[in-house]
Amino acid sequence: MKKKQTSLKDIANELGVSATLVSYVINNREKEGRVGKEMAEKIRKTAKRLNYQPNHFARGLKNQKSRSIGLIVADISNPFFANMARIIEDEASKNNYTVIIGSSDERPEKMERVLNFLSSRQVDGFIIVPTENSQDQIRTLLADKTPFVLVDRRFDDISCNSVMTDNFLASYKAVTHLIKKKSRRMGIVTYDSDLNNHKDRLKGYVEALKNNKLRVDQQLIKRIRYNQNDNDIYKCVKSLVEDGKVDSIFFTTNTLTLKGLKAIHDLGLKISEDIEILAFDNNEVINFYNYPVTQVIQPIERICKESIAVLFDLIENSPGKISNTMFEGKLSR
Amino acid sequence: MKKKQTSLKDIANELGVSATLVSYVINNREKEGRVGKEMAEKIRKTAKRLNYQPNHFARGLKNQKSRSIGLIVADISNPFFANMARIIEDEASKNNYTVIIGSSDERPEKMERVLNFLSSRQVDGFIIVPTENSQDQIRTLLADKTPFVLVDRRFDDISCNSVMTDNFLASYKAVTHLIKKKSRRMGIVTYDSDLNNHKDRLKGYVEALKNNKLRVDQQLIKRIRYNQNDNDIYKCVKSLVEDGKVDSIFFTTNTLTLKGLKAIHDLGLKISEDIEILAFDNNEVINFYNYPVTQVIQPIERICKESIAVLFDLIENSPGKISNTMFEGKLSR
DNA sequence: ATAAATTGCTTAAACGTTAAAGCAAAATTA
DNA sequence: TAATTTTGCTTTAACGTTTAAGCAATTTAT
Repeated sequence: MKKKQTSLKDIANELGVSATLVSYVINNREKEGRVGKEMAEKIRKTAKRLNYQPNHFARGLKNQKSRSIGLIVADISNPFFANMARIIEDEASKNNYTVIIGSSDERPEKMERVLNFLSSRQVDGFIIVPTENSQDQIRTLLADKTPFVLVDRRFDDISCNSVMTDNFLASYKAVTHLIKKKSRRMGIVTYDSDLNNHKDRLKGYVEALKNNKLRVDQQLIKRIRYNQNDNDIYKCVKSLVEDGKVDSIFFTTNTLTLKGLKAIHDLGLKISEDIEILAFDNNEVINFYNYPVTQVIQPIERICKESIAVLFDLIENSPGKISNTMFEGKLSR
Repeated sequence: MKKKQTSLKDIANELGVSATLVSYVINNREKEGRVGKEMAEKIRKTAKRLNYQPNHFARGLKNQKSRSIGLIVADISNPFFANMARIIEDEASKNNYTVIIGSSDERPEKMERVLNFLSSRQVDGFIIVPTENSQDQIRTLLADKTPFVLVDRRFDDISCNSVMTDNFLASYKAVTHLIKKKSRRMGIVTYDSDLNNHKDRLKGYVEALKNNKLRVDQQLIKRIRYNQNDNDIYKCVKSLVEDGKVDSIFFTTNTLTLKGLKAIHDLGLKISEDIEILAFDNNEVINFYNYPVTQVIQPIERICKESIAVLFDLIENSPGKISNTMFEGKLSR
């Protein structure tokens, strides 16, 4: 049998006082409780001696607050999200909050399941990387007045708190940079998705070309479905290089980059000599070979810290103000 | 204001019955509660209509069970552990358990902090990847009769539940395999650590050499400290290749492999032609280039599922039996 | 026909915490 | 000196759930 932890009452009995008094001291509210100085001291000592730990359930029940938040990402085993999780967890822990993570697998039904599961655990709020087509779930949260913040992605037609990279700007700047360098004909490989982060990256590409008086050739815009097979990407790259005669390719996500680089390698092309590569996000393979790839680095830490700050503010002060924060991405070279 | 969720009492009032009755039905214990068939039906309907969700705090307070477990890993942003987390989370969720993750950063004090933090959240038990020198923390858990399972690593001098790969056997088999293939002189790069998984991998190497009548040359055993700089590994590899004249190198962890491959690449060596590589665990770089590397693949899924099964058994039945499970690793080629 | 068992429900208490209300005794004010 | 305020505490109730105990009314057994 696991031994029972000490309760307020245990301390109270030990000192022959009421539990209320102990409660005030434990919560550092002795002023409010008008607890005598000596008594406060005694209580503190006894609490330490008996190794008192507040009972989280009793507190939660009484206060209707769990001091825990739900984090919903696409897949926690994906390094990008694992990184986010780490930062958010550390930040939460500093504020004595606990994080419970769930993976949506980019499927709205799964996201809903996870939301419900975490709600049933009485989390105080959510940080959510929303999946495509999860507008309904988000609207439900809004209707229920559940505190939450979207990260990494948002929906143009839903007004709610969000924090992310300015994908349009990052993309625009990166593409412009490459054009300035030398690229005259750039292809892009992106996801066939309604998610605004993907759309903005594409928009940035298109605008940058236009503003630099380059023709936007629909042939050079390759859209890949999620869960495509790797061969699709190989075909895209091959077609861009051979038929499209591009001198550079922009891969708009980490996964696309990884598979794209593989295709380029398999096609026997030399990066920088034969072709320039622009990549959203960093990955291990780029680092490993010091590939001369221009990367857009997202400020993950800032994003996570800001989103958690917004969420805590929502939970603790519940102001009606909606904030949509966008941070600038950085170019790696 | 977030709207209040419906309680047992709400349902009870709606039907003009007592909360007790509703409780029995909600928990599918109508037999025990001797609830009439029709009433049970009515209650179920009303519960559904009002979208009743049990209050987790009240339950926890009453039952002294949170249906949540703590998972302590070295670093959740490390893909190996992120993978584990994903599997454990899915498995836990199936059983209506919640997982709270903490990173120890391979430091015993940090591990203790995380343990305390999670304990204060009333988790029912732990799955722990223990850091080096955390024996005291583990002994405290034992003394407190806290349910827990160690994964990936254990301490030879502490008797407690554990689940991991049979590191000795996996290492022994892999090294033997390479010897059988052609390797006559194998170097090993491992961590300078007391953790039994590392020690066992080294033991496996030594035993395999001995049993194949090869000399164990201390010069060929390179021990790296945690948080070494990458240059150390480069030096080790270089020394093995140039002074040691090895024809193969065994990297005993994922990280070592990654840095080792880089060194080999930088030294201009061709894997398989100039040197054979044996690696514990898989990594993205190996996959990317289809490097002809012999890998020991750990059965992560089995390990995670077993550890969670053992933990649940401990929590729900608390049998005195201690189990130390080891699964066989697989060779990739 | 009567005692015993079963059915269908209720009441009360408890889990550990917090918050409001209350109550003497001591200190301050007029 | 008497009225008022402050100090240092206690009591009570509540959060939502579960469990033991209890109590009629009905059914079954003898």
